[in-house]
Amino acid sequence: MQKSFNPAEIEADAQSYWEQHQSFKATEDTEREKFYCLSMFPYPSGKLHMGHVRNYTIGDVISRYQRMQGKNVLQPMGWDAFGLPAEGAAIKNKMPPASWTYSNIEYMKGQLKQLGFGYDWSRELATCQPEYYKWEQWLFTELYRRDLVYKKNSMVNWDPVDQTVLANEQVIDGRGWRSGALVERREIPQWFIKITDYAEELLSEMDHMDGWPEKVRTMQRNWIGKSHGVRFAFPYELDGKAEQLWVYTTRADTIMGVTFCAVAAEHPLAQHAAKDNPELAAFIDECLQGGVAEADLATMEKKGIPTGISVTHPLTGEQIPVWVGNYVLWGYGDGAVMAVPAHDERDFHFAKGYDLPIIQVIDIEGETFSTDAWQEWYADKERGVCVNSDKYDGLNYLDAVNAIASDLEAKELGEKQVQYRLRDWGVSRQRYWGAPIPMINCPKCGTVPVPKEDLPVVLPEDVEFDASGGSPIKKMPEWFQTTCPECGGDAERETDTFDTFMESSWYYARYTCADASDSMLDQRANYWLPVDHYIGGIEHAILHLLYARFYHKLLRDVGLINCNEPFQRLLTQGMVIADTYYRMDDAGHRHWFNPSDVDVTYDEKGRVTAAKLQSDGEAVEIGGVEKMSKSKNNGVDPQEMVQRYGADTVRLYTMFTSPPDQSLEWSDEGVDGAYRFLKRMWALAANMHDAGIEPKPIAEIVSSLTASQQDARREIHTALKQASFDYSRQQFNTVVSACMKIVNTLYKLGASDTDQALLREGMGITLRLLGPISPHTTHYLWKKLGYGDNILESEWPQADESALKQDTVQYVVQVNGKVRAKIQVAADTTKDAIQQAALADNNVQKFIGDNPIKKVIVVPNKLVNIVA
RNA sequence: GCCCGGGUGGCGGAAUUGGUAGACGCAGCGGAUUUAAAAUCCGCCGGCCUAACGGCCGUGCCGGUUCAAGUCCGGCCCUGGGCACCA
Repeated sequence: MQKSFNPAEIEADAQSYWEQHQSFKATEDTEREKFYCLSMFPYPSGKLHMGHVRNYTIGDVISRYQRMQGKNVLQPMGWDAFGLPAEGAAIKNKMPPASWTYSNIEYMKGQLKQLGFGYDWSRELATCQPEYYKWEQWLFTELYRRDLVYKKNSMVNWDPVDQTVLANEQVIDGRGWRSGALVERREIPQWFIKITDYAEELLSEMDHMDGWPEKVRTMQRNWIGKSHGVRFAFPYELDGKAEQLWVYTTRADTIMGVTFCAVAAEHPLAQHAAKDNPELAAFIDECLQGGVAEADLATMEKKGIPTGISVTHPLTGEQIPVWVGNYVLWGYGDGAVMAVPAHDERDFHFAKGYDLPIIQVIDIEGETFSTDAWQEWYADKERGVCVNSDKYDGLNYLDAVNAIASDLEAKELGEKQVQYRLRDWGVSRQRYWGAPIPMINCPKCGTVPVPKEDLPVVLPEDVEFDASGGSPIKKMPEWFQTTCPECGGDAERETDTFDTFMESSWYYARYTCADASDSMLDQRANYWLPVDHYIGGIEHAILHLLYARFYHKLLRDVGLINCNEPFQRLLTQGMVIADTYYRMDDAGHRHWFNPSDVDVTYDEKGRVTAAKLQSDGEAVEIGGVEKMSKSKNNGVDPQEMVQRYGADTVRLYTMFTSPPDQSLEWSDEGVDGAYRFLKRMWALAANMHDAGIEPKPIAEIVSSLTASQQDARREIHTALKQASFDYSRQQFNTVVSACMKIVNTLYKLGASDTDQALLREGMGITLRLLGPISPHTTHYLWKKLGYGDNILESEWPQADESALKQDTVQYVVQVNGKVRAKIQVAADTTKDAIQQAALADNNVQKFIGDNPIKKVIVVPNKLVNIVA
């Protein structure tokens, strides 16, 4: 057998073996326990990045592990092929988004194959294929019939120069990325799906979703944001007509402290007041500048202006001035709020800024209220009681809310209401590269959904982009002019396309029956679903995962599937990060250098002393560790790594360096270390092979092991036990370290028959433990060393409990919680005898001194703590 | 601004979930092999004090609970992710 480890050769061999034997083709088999393992599919951006490699390695490790546990595993792969970057590339490269996308897919598919991922490629799909998006178009029309879809006005970022809608990502510091013009908020009609109808189920179901990380569940709960409050009205008169200003509050107990109301710039009341108030009109215009992203809105300086209109407090009858505030969001609730500056931090600062009255209506015993500065306790609803509130004085939060709500209800000016922060899902995009929304606007019949037999509405792929970035189909009458399915008259198609989350919300289900041509899903979906294990980036914790859960319930309610949730278990992987290096130019701009072009030197303690650019030998600045990105030029190309070290090393490194849910710091030296381990294992195997010894089975020699051989075997089985446990909890870094420990132990064995038998046992264990992680090398060695034909079909190793037993046990002896001695006692020693032995130790006695012994704690097989 | 994470040696991380802090690896140092280098193998490797035995300190900071805290509780600091049109 070859002495040197040659990954390129054995990896190609293993891959063609899997291909020939169709090792990963999954077939429905009700006799076997199924396991559906899914990694989030990639956007075909051009080539794989390390984040993909990490994600897909985790998924492949889980798939192969489950398969070796005997499960019927499905692991598919596909392409999230619609999206904004393809349009940018189209303008830049003067090629249609479709051809750019398809060529990226082809290249990236080759990369995935080189990495040895065990996918069932027969189920591959790309979301830009009409056979795929046809079904979500159909579902949308179905939802329209079920009254789960509606159209309403909604805000977008408008670039006044390019005359186009911008994504939040395309708004940089309030300006359009291409034109540099100040962005405006503009309302346009858009399609929505009623996810809020499912808010309660989406929320309550999460209580049972034990397979999801608690942090993701918490994030989703907060996103849905269920709150109990009171919706009520301030009556007022406008032009002699009785009107009502409606607001929602979770703090009805503070209603007696309202000193003003604030409405959003878009609110009808504000619009009305601005008619003969140029200052207000100017302010409203100002409010409409800037993007729609919530982070921008929430960090803006809080500004306002009075409308000159007053409303009547529904309980006190007082006149309350109404302001327009830039911090009040139109589209949340009623776009208006009651302001209680004494007990709401935002209102407090606003009132201080504009010299509005602040009236304390909540008090906590022992605290002193003052209007000088905001104090956290002002908002404490748990401990506070009402003051300055007439008949409500002395009531606690709950009693006050109940009393106030029923008083408002009696006046027919309000009632208790449950509200959600969650908003309906806006699915319209004014872009080209997406699935057309299957709706037709007929001047006679209004909105008419495209009938099933006319689906799909195919997006034309051969198009040209102009520099403004506007959608080509909006300028293609030959495409959008059509006839009305109902009256047959002239009509126009909807030219907006779907949000790409529409495609990524159901692909997991389509994989189960990717070739179904008569329906969206067929019975196979009920065999494979739910996905047993879903793996993807933490950045998808809310939006994608919530939309997919919602979609799943829609699919269930139209009768296509019969389970409630799509993803049984979820693993959110951390980011891949790397060092950054830069030089500052005279203008103060940073120029970033790729880590592979920089040499780093260390002092004798191993600390970094300097970094120099290889090309000129001059120093560069060290910029810290950041997420791999183009802008910081700190990306490492997986392709290059696979060529240099082989896929197994790259996979091993990514699994070993961090636990899957934490960020992974790239280090070239660390990759060397992973490579070194595989070479070390290879060398050991080559020696075993060439020695040609056929040792006796371990069972025959286990009774004749020497003490040191017993120690070696215990180390091997302890590591095996730990690794099996770590597989079950998906901590793969310690699985790898267990393999390293075993190999280190095996290196210390000699040439005797018994040592060789141990070696054979240990190598067999290591190969199977490492099999899911570095599949090519282990596939080769398993066969070459004669363990079997196909490691994927082998039996998972079990730790031998008898090997773990020890004759003597080490106890740590503490005096007052500090370690003072270590004693060795026979395994069957009684508690009393252990205590005696601990007290007999000289150093222990020294620290007890003359103090009386108050207490002795003995933790079996661990420690003795003497309290003196 | 709001929501959710994370801070352990020079570095990545481990500590079987309250019981010996630093497994495994990287970097570094020393040795073997070599004419030499690479590769490989072996050893050392938190800080301070000590000739040694050993001692003191140490898991972002301050405080608490406990026989015992990296782990639990309260407060603070730093740092990463998400915020609905990036995917």
